[in-house]
Amino acid sequence: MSTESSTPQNLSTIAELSSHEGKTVLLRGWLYNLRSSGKLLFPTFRDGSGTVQGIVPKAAVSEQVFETLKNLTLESSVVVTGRVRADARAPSGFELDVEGVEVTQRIPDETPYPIQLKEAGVDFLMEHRHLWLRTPRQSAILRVRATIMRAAAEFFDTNDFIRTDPPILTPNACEGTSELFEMDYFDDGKAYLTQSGQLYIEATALALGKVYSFGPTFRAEKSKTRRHLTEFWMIEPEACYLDLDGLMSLAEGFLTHIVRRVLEAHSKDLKVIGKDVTKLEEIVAPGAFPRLSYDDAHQMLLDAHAKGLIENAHVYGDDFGSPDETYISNQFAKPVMVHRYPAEVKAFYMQPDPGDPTKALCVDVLAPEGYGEIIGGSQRVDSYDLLKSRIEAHNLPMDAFQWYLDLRKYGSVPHSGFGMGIERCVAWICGLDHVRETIPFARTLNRIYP
RNA sequence: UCCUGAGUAGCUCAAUGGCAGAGCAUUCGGCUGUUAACCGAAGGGUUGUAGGUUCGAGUCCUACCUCAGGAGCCA
Repeated sequence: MSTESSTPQNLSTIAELSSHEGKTVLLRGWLYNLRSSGKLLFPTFRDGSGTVQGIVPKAAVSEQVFETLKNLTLESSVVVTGRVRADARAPSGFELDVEGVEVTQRIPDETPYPIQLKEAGVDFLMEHRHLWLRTPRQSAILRVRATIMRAAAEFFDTNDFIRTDPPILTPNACEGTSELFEMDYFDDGKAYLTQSGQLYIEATALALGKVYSFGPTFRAEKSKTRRHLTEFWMIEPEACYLDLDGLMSLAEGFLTHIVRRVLEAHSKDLKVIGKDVTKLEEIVAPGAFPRLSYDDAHQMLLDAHAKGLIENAHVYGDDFGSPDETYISNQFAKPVMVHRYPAEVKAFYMQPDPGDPTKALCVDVLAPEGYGEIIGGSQRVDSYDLLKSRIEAHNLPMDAFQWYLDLRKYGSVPHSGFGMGIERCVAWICGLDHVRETIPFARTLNRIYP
């Protein structure tokens, strides 16, 4: 094995090959697949940016190069030189006439690469996630994820939100609902991994005006579905003097920006992933996201039940179940914003609707195509007395919330914020069956290896 | 926590209660345009674990383990 400190002049990535047509380039990659036809080899190389097929006629190269490639094992690392040639037979439009090859590491015959190109089961792939990442589809998903994360941060950065990341180790539950991961914290008793940075960014919002946080969050819920991870990334904006309508407009602009950025940069990746791009183009097409009150959504579900389209009749006052959310979102091409849920089924910190105090000024954004809730947000209670009585009513430890109450004691203002789970957003935009493919190493109920 | 389903070769899966099989992968051989190439050959098994029924269990019964999908809860 050798390393090169200087960058060779003709170094290229596979993604950039089209700009080097007719020239000899140097690729650093891995052997992705190898086919042969007697004295003609077809090695396919990958380098993280894409794949390209090499052509190796026995008569055109040295015997050493031909024999090396003929006996090379899959996923061995190689440095290849070759001439870029346009060819209509190639899926990408280009092929590489191989001239030379240097094997960085040859995988021994006795220990072949465990993942084959053919189908494999979920259990096997997740056990080999560290290698599964090398497949074109998984690489494409991670590239789209990176763009979504960049676009999400960029949206708030360019709209004058200050990034203020909250602590990951917290002394108590923020909402008192979800199960938390617990750990010992020296002699101070227990600490918990954060399930949301919301309460903390309310504090930084009152310091800086408009803020956001972006980081990992943890939920020890025993949820075992295609939408749940125990560790996931959340981006949360919080802004002073922002009301519920303003919050919904913010969420709409935010999602539109993300989808636009993905469409700009990833048509090739989306094709590899198998996502129907026209569905995304509808998101950025002119027209507002539909806004649906809880009451209207309830009526929609009753109508659907009457027509036999959903199994269970929705009970007024209850939260929506997963099948309910799927039905609602399927009625629209764009994400739908359901607002003003009954206060009783929502968190203690949500501001009551002045027009109907039994309702909370909150919004859930449901992604299209049945991907469910990707954003949850609300206007926050800004009255000290009301917040205190809510904490009492929810049987939450008053001591732990003293600092949070201080935010209402000293210069309280109306303010709102939401949180978006990055993995659900990636799953929706890429059209994936499960969020486990949206993050390099998914943490789920039954799996913490590798 | 509850409901449902699945565990057989390295991987994906077959096998009416009656000889343990195929494709891919691996190894060897063939092929100058293959696109998860193709053709020929070889090696490869404690059928998740423990018990039970039976002349006979991969198959039926019981318990347990593991994984998956869903419900609830959530982003």
